[in-house]
Amino acid sequence: MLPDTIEPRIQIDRTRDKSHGDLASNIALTLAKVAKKSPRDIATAICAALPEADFVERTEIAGPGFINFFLSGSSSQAVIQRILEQGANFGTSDEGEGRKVQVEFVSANPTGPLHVGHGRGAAVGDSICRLLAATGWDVSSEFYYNDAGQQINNLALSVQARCKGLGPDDDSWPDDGYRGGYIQDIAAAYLSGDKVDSEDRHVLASGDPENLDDIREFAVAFLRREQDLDLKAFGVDFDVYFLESSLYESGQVEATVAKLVENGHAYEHEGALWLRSTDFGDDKDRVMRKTDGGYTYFLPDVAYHFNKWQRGFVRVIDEQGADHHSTVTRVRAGLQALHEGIPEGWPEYVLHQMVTVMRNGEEVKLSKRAGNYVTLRDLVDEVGRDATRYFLGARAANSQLNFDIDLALSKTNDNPVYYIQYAHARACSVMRKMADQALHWDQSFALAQLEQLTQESEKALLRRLDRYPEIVARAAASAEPHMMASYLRELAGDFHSNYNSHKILVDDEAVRAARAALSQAVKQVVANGLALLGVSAPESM
RNA sequence: GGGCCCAUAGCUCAGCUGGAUAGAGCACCCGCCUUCUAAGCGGGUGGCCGCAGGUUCGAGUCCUGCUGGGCCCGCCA
Repeated sequence: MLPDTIEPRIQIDRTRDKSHGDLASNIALTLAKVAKKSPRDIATAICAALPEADFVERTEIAGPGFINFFLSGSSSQAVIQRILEQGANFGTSDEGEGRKVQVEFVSANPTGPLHVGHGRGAAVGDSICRLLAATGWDVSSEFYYNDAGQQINNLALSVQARCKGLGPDDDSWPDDGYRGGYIQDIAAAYLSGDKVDSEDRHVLASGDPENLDDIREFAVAFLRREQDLDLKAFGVDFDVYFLESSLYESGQVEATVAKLVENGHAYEHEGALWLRSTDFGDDKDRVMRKTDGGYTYFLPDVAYHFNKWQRGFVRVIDEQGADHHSTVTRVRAGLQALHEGIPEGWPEYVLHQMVTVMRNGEEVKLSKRAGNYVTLRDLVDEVGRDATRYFLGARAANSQLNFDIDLALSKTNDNPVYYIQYAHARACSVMRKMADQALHWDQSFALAQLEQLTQESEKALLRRLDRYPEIVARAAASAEPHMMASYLRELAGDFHSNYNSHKILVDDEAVRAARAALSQAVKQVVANGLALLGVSAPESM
């Protein structure tokens, strides 16, 4: 029937519509042209030649020539046993084979409180870490910041001005000073000799308004602590805090320049040192060393990423705001110019677009503490950690995000966070009720009753549960945690729907056990999925 | 002017790597609590998937060109 020279690529996919069975193959359609037969004839021949299998109940030819496979009841019910046995590990895999991956995110400089954009980066970046860990990667999370540049100097000058009683509207206020109310807080703490502990530094204020170095050190520690507190309240922490200044102290910046010059990719022009980044796909060459002898930010960026490479990360993901997208080509070009065998697409970037915060249909722009932007703390304080994490993590990163405060605060089914958490709480509630009524619960007995799950809404739930490991794998591979949020919304929908149509605690012991087992499986998967998003799974609401 | 991202129901968004009649929530209309939490469920109204070409047996999905919106284009980070 077919020329024996061809080697067809056999493709079997999940179906989108349950009337098409569980799995479907388009093989007959792809072979139709070369076989010079109609797709339906080919499909018929293939079906006739298929061996019998326990897990396939029947096959069907449909539409233009799809072969649909209907799996047997027992094979689809088996997922419950896998879930209950594997528990919190259900859905994990060893895809990463223990390889080292680094995820860098937030990386805010210590010049002010974290804003909503940092929150989005934190939600997305942290979920990526959790997804990678769940798929067998050896994950290291990292926060990179500059504690020594001109911005930090401006910060110190601003705090000093506040120490001397000046305000942002005074004539002698520093030109590029920070005007937010938090500067006043730092000044007050500094003057009263406070001690500050952050994740990566500890400083006691001298209280001397004339000592700019002391002020600088204190202000950085103070703001680092603020950021740590905000991130902690958000459920996010880091394995490594990396200082830009360390790249200078260790000579890595100098070494990087020397390497680029040695490799012939640098040239002097008008008193500055340039990298010929156009050799590596950039649209123009970039200055590395300014005429004043200082380096542009881009050079430490290259040195920093080379440092990551030397630390042995086969995969690095940088999560940043999309306003930094121009660094992507630049950093990769610099790394290529080092001739160190770094792959062209290394590191990977996940760039998130802007966040707009909405209240009563209007954009919110101001914060009392920070001045001209909405802080992460404002949001977490108002709508809570779970809702904030969910909303900031539930959208594809490369789409702009509307954060609707009214929706996040809503405690109805409008709000997907509560909707999903409620599914978990309901499942817990059923088990509590079971105990209250002194009904017998025996997991192994229940697992032997699964053939009782014959309702359409139960089968839909089984199909949904079966997909979970695949969702974890794909979300991790593409670094797109929002896929998990969508999945959980759908799973919760299937659960609530089934819950309303079929009572779990019925008199029939076998049916009751089977339904309770299904409910327990849903509870487990909801908990696992929410954990990957950094959202809690409450036992009651 | 150049680069990156986006465009799907009135609104907010999914769409599983090219498959079969395009999905969900909100909003609007109609129903469901003496029964495991109504923070829930069922039904209905509502779409030239921005526009125009192209590739393919097949395109919301891939390619090209437009249009509209966001971000970025410094010897700032």
